[in-house]
Amino acid sequence: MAEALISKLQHFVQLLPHDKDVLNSAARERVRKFSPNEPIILEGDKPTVINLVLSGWACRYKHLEDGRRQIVSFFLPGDLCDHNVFILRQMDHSIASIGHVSVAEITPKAFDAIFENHYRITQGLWWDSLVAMAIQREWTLNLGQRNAVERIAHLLCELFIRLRVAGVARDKTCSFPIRQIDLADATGMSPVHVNRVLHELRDLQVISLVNRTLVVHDLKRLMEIGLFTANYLHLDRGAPALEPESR
Amino acid sequence: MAEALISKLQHFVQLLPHDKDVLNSAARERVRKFSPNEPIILEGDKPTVINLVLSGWACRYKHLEDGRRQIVSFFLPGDLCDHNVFILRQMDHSIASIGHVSVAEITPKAFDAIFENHYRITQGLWWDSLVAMAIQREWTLNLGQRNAVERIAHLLCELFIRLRVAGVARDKTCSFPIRQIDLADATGMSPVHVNRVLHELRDLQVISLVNRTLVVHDLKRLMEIGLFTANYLHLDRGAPALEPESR
DNA sequence: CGTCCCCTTGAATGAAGTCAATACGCGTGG
DNA sequence: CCACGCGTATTGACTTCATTCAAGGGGACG
Repeated sequence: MAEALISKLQHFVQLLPHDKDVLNSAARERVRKFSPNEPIILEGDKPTVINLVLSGWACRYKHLEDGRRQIVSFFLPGDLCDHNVFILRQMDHSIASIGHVSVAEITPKAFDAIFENHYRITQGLWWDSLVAMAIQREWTLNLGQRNAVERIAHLLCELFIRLRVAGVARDKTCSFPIRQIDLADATGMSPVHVNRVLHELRDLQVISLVNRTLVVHDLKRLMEIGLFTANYLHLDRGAPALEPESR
Repeated sequence: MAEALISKLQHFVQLLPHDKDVLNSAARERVRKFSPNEPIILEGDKPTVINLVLSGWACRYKHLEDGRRQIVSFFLPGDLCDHNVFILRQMDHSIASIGHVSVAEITPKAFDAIFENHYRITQGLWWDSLVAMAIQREWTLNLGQRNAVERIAHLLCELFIRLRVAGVARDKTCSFPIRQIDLADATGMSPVHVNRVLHELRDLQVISLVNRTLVVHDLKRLMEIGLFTANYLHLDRGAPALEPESR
């Protein structure tokens, strides 16, 4: 059930079998499945549960009155919404599925129980939320300072490494369910220009992206192009996710 | 001491006199003063204390290898760094003073004591950290979708309202210690273009900005120009900060 | 009172957006 | 099994918003 979350947390804390059971059973309680492009929660709604992505991708986004849309973050397998959102009266952004997604709804009460009784998980969740904030800051940097090629390259690096951390990328390959329009909305570029930049990266033999599958042929080069450094992901324990896998 | 923080928190929770005493004495423990443009903490440092801005402004920023700089957030009076940063081995960004700033250093231990014993403050601090994340998302939207004029207008709205919430803006006027270069680094624009946009807003009689002092002549208009809605600041209880003050 | 930033303004350049037309691919239904 | 149709990807030509370069003026602070 919660393998991706467990895989991710283990980059920071060592979980015992019992901890994993706790997470798995919390994730089994209430599971919802979504088709591509369905709303999961909308701006203005009252938040009541914490969503955990079990498989597939989702995104947070905000709209401007005139229709412009910005994706402000991606939810990959193992990603959680803020575990204390329900303090707020209403959502200031929306969340929608990208491909097919399955999401576990975790109640505030279940979370409280974890915080009370499971120290290692709690530590892991704190770490996770700090990393989420660091990612949001890095996106600010990305949009503010990097040019189009750098921006796309950086985003691809980040997503690829996060997928590895979640244990859902094999070797140089990962599932990549988002369309170019989504990349455009996430990087603040026009879809046309996203297309051109992707071709540029393909021509350089750094990546290939066909059939909803991303292959990173040369991660080192991609990181250079995107001026990517992984420090903000805080993968401190030896950071296995950063080295090209041995097999 | 901690008036600004108290003023801010009271927009979400009702604090009792005792709560205020607790915050004031925590803020009195260790106070550091900085001159303009001094580093408060640098990327790579090990975080050990939580900084609370008592007066003046500071900013978080990140550098790219080639020197480009992005300000990812501003710290106004009453703003706190993440109260659990010290989980992380090292900072992924730097913080520096803008004008003259005084900062209280609060120890993790002092924070733990507050979380243990002071429910209302704890609620307020949770709310504050959720708002900080919402602001970071809004900046992502700002950089990704808004054009130059909208971007500057939006940022000015946000800062002005946050200053009111902190109780340090009077009527239409506030101290505004940042230079145009900082605005440029925060909005991802060139300093030259920031200058032009500011003039545009001055010519429209919406703001004036002289002598490190910002006057917002027409907040409503500025909000329209910046496509600004304050929902992400989650000022739910009547939101006095949003109405032009009666006096 | 002098010096150093910072602000200001104009002109030339450039990166990315817009517009528009065509091609592809996938799922549906005949 | 193949034809149709919609949404997505692709490509080229033109436009625009913002950057860069450059030079001059002003204000704050020691």
